[in-house]
Amino acid sequence: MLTKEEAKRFLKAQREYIAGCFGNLNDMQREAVISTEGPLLILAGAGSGKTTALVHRIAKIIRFGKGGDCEDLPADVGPRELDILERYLSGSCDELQPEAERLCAVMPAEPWQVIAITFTNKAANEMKERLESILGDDARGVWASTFHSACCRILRKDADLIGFGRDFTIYDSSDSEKLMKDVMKDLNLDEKAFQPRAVLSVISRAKDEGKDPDAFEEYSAKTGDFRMARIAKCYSAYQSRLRSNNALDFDDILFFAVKLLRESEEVRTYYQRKFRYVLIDEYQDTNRTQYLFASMLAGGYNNICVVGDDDQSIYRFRGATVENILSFEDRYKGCRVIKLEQNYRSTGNILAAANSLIKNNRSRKDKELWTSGAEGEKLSLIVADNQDEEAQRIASKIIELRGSTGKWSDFAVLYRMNAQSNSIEYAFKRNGIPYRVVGGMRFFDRAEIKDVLSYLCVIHNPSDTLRLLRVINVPQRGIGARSVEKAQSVAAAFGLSLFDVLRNAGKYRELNSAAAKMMAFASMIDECTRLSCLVPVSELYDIVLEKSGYVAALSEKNIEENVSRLENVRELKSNIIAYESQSEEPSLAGFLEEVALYTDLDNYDEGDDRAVMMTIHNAKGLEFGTVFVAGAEEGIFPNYRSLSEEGEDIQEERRLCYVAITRAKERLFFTCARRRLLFGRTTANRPSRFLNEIPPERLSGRPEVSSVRANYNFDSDMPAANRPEFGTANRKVRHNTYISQQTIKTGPGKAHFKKGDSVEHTAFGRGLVLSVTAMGNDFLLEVAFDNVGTKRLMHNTASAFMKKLA
DNA sequence: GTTCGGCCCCTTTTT
DNA sequence: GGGGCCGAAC
Repeated sequence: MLTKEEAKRFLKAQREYIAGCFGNLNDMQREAVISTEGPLLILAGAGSGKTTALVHRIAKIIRFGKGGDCEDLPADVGPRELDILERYLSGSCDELQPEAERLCAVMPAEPWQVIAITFTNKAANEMKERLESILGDDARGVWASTFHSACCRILRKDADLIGFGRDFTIYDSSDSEKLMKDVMKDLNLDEKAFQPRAVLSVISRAKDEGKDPDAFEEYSAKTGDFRMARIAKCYSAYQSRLRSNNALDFDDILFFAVKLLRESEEVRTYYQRKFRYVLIDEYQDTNRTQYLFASMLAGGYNNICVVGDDDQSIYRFRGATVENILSFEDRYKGCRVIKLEQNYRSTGNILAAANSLIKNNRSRKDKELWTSGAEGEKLSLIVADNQDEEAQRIASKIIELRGSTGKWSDFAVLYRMNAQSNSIEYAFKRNGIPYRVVGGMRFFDRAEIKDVLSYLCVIHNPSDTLRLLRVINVPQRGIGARSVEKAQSVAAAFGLSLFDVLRNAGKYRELNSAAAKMMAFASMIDECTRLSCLVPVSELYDIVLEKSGYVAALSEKNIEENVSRLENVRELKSNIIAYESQSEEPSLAGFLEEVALYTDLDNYDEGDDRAVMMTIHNAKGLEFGTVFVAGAEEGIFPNYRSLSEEGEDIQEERRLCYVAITRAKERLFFTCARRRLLFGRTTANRPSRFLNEIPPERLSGRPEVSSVRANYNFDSDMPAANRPEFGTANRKVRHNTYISQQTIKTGPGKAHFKKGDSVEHTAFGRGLVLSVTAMGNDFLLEVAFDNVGTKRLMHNTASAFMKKLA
C-alpha cells in the first residue's frame, strides 16, 4: 500500500510516463490524447493535426486505458512499484520499461470497445492503417467507420426487430429518385409542381427530425399547407414501397438504426456496454440523427470525444448542424474543451488569407490559426479570358512549378461543381499531365454497371422490385412494358411481390403469352440465388453475366460503345475480386453494401503520382503542396443559388472557401474567367467576392480596377439590383464569335500560322485563323472554316494537314 | 414489342 | 451540353 503522498507521486509519474509516450505531439494535442475519461470537445482548426491526435488517443486507450486520467491505482501497487516507475523516468534504466509500461495501464481497453466514426470510408481506413502501424494487430478490432456503415452493421444484426429483413438492400440517391417518381406517378402528382428531388429533400429533413410518415402527416396537417399534405402522402407511399422492397435509403440507415437503439433496450444496452469509448470526427458535419446515434452509443460509459471545427461546416444543405458543436458543452455539463489552433500545414500567407476571409462570417466560435513556420509565397489570382484558357493557365503553371523532378501529385485543382472539371481535364490531356478526377460520374453510376449490379441485387433480395424492373427486360427477353405492367397489377391485387408473380406467371391468365418468358427469367434468378450461397461472389458474377445473356447481348454488335461497356463490366469483376481479398467474410450482401456506401474518394490514392481534381467538398481533410481554386467567380463560387442575400447560404460558401484555402501547404492560386461556357451557355461573371476578403498584400495578380473593362468590375459592393445575375440578365456572348484577345508571341517553337491567315486543311477545307495561343509545348489554333464552322486545333498536329494560302 | 429521333428539361455540394 | 422521356414509325 502507498501513503497518500506516495499515491500522488505515483499518479504523477504515471502521467509523466504516458505523456512521454506521446512526446512528438504539442501540449494541446497531448492533452487531447490523455484526457480519455468523460465527455471531451476538441475544437481543431484546419491542419492542426487532429487525425494524429485521434489516432494516438485510441492508441492510448488501448495501451493504458484510463491510466493518466483517473485516480485509480493498479491493484497491488506498493513502494517498490513507485520506485520502479520513478527510476525509469529518471532515465537511467531502460530495462525497467516493460514494467513501467504495465504500471501505467489502468483497465486498458480491448480494441472492440472503441468506436471511431469518421466522415468518409477513406478517413476510416486511414485511421485503421495508422493505428495498425502504432499498435500492430491489436488495432484490428477497433470499429473505425462512417456513420452509415456503423449503422448498417448494427442493422444487419437486428433489422428484424424493426420489421426489415436482414438482407435489406440500400438505395442510393438515384434509386430513391426513381422510386419517388414511380410513387408520384401512382399518386397522380404533377412532377413539375412537385419535383421528386425537392420532395425527397423535405422527407430527408423529416427523417432527420425523427418524424415517420404518420408523424409527418400530423405535422403537415397542423401547418395547413396543402403542399406539405401532398408531400406527406408521398412520404407514406414512398416508405411503404421501400419496405415492401426490403430496402433502405441513405437516411433510413441512420433513422432506423436510431429507432432500433431507442426501441430495443436489449440492443441499446448491448452497444452501450460494448463501447467504452466513442470518438466522432468532423462533428460539425453531423446532423441531428447522427448526434442521437452517437450519444446513444456513448450512453453507457459517457466517454464521448467529438472533434470538429465550426468554420469547416459545409454540409448544412444535407441537414448538418453546427448546433451540435455549439451546444455540446450544454449537453454534456462539465465536459472538457481543448482547442487546437497551431497549424502545421500551411504557410503564413495562406493562413492569413484564411483567417481574414472567415472573419466575415457571423456566429462562429472565435479562434485563429497560427503557425511558427514561414510566410511563404503570396497567393495569386490568375484571370483568364474563358474557361479553356483558365484550364490552360493552370496546366502551364503546373508544368512550370513541377519542373523536371517534382511530383504531379503535389498539385490539386479544386472547384465548386463537378461540371467544371471538363475543360481542366482537356487541358491536362493536351499537356500530357497525368491526372485523376475524383467524384463526378462515378464508375458505379454507369448504366451497364448499374445493370449488372441490379442483377446481383435481385439475386440477393428478390423483393427489390426497383432493381428487378431495371433488368427484367435487359437484355431484351420479350417481356415488354405492357406485360410488366400487367404483372405489377396482378402483384398489387394479390398482395404479392412482383417477383412472386413472375415465378408463378403461368397461374395468371392475363399474362398469357409473356408467362413462359417470365417464368424462365424467374427460375434463372432463383437458380443464381441458390448458387449465391455456394460459390464466391466473383464466380457468381460470371454465372450471372452468362445466364442473363447480358454479355452476349453486348458482344453482338461490335460498336465502340459496347466495347467500352464490356470493359466496364469486366472491370467490375476486379472490384469484386479486390473486395473478396480484403474482406474477412466476403459475401454477396457485404459486397453490395460496400458498393452502396462507396464513394469515389475512397479509391483516391495520394501515393499515385498524378495531379488530382475534385470538388472542394471532396477535398475536405486532404492537403496538397499547391492548390488551384478554379472558377473564383460570383455565380460559380459563391454558387448562384446562394447569392440572393448575404445569409446562411453565403456563409456556408465562405466556409467552403475557407476549407479550400486551408488545403494548401505552400502555394495557392485562385483562377477565374471573364467569360465562361457552362451548361451550354456563356456568361460573364465578376470575380468572387471572396477575393476581396483576402488582404490585398497577400494576393498578387489582382487586376487594377482602372485597367479592367467596363463589364468586368472587380468590386463587388455594387447594389444587388444592378448585379448581373448568373444565367439570366447576363450579357450573353456567343461562344464561337469570341476571339481570344491574347495572341501569344512567345512560347516554345514558332507557330507557322498567325491570326488572320487564310488556310487550307485537307479535311476541313478553307478557313481563316482566328487566334493562336501558346499552350504548353504547342499552340492552340482557332480556325473558322468556310464549311464546317470554327474548330480548335493543336498546331503541331494540324500543321501536317494544313497549309497557308497566299 | 422495339427502336430511334427529337424534344425538353435541368444544371451545387454527398453519405 | 447531356440525359431522360415520350411519341412515332418500323
